[in-house]
Amino acid sequence: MIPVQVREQNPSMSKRASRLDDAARAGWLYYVAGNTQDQIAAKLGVSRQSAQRLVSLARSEGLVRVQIDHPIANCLELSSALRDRLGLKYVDVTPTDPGSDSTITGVAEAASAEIERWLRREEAVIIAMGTGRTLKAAVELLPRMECPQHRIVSLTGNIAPDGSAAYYNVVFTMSDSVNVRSFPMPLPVIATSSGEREMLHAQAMIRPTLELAARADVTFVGIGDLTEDAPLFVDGFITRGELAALRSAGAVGEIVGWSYDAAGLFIGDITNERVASAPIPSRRTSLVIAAAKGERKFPGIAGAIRGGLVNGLITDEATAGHLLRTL
Amino acid sequence: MIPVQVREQNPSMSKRASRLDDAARAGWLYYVAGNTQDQIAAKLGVSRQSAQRLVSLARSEGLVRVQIDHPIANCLELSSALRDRLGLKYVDVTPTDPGSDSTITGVAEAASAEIERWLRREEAVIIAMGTGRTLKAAVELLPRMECPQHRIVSLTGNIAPDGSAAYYNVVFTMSDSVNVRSFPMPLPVIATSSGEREMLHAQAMIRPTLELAARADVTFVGIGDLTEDAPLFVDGFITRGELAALRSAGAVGEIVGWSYDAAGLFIGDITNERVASAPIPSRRTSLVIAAAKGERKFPGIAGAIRGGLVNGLITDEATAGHLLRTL
DNA sequence: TATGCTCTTGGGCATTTACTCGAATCTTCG
DNA sequence: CGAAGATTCGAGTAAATGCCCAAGAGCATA
Repeated sequence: MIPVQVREQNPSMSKRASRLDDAARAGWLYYVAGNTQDQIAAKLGVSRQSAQRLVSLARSEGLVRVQIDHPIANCLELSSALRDRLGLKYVDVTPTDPGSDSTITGVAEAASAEIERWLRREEAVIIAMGTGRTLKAAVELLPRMECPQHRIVSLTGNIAPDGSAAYYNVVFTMSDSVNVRSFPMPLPVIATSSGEREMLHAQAMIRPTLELAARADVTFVGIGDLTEDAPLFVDGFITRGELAALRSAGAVGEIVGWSYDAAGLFIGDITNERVASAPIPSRRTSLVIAAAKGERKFPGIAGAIRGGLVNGLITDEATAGHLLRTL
Repeated sequence: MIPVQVREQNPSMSKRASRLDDAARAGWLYYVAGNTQDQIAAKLGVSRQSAQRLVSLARSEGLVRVQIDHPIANCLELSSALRDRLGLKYVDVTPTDPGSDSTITGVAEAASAEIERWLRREEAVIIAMGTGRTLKAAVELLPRMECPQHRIVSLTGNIAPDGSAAYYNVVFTMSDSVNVRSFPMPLPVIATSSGEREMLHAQAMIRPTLELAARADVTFVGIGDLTEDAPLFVDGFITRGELAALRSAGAVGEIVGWSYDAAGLFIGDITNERVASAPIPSRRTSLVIAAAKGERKFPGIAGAIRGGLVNGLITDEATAGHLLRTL
């Protein structure tokens, strides 16, 4: 037996990093080499419980990446049906986890994988990012990577109504793990008036970012529902009254703040005039991929597709089946 | 709770495929969605034991791909030291699993990942493949993928001494999962005489393959030891007497059949004259990556590096440490 | 149709893993 | 230097997983 490797504490190495290091090692021994946690404990010279904690930490920190390498037949059928029937350019359908009510599991992983594929490209591309919980989760799943050749541009402002950083703006999250040139939008998400919106957009620092967004090669957006718990309302971007007004005007969903009805037409005169986001990049020149699933979002997803607001979709089996039945 | 999805048996779907399908689904629910096997059993409508079998099948069939997304510090240090001190162009060091005597765990995964990276390239490349247990395992870990733009060429013949297909020739294994143009070598691995070797290589069908090999962009080879249990001998390519003669002539390792000594110089006059393999592609024009680890192979790996037979290396921590101490 | 063979199924049980809780240790700040 | 607070540790235990075995189903052949 090879002697246990002594892992000296390099003083320059922060404790946290060294712990993650051990976690990575434990995770490797567990998931790749197939050791039991007892064996890992012996090899790393810690207690079994500590080994368990390291393995668990490796998972929760996202050090362990698992993907299933098999075209699950039903998902494939659904995605090609969606592609053909609805004229979408890109569709990915992940298995549904029946009984789990998570609105992101699966879709986040698939979106992350697709973002990663774009980032891995050697030729420079412009990637525009929307906002929302799903995208946030997807971006957090990205591995550490170097891709200085690309540019990431945010479609939405990053200032919440209370002046803090908008939590679900994903460009900064992305910078945590991916080294890429990023172009956030130092704006509020929703301006106080359409006049203010115009003024903000006219700023010298904002113009180039807006122009960059318009030239995006690929765009990832989430779709927000406009039910009672609409994220726009929950996060404080619109008032309860505005939500009610939008709903009675027929709004069924929103993309980067823009609300639209079941036909995918934008709702006038309530909040859309004040949304400070960049326009959704042209579906003729950009692949605009929506990542969304779940019953609450059915109308929003369907509307976005009907109106041609997006030309790509990442969703789950159940949602895909619903879309095929209703569209 | 969403009702359990009924998975009807499409008659056109083979039983085996449908089973793998379920395995993939179970694997997804387990590893990605984080279900317990009990929950999976309920959701798929099978017993818990069956669910366990499906999950286990998903792993053993290689449907589940796990990778650790963390630069383990020690491995990184070792690999950059190897790169700098030994002038190698590509080095990857994986964690050692102390106590496990597997000669491939870790290295196979890393080699597989690097092969995959080359296959994912959009521009067409020529990949030359050597032979051996490590490479075989690496190729078996490759996911299903489509890359008709590339060409894979075997450096070694695919006919064993008894006339059967040489088991550790990897080009056919690769075709199982990767759709790529492949160029095997319909030759014995070792000819009966140097004259026969010349005759075989002069064949019209062989020449283009040899020329293709010489133009490889990247080459993956294993390194065989020449201990008592040398793979060349165990697999019946050379006799016990020849092995003994090679050893007394100072041979410490072999690459695609060519034996060399501790300085990396080929051994003359014993078996090398009859090896029907293509030459190792030029290290000036091709990245020649050896995938090997383990105490038995220490001399062979060191010799190959000393002699410049390879300019890339995939190995483990323990071997990397040894190389740094002895070279 | 009967027979023998193989493959699959589910129960039981040993092993392995996850979680809880009190004790110990380390940090931080006065 | 010392105490409060936070974190980590290990023991114990509940839960989950992996494996073996006998029984049953499916299948080919006589």
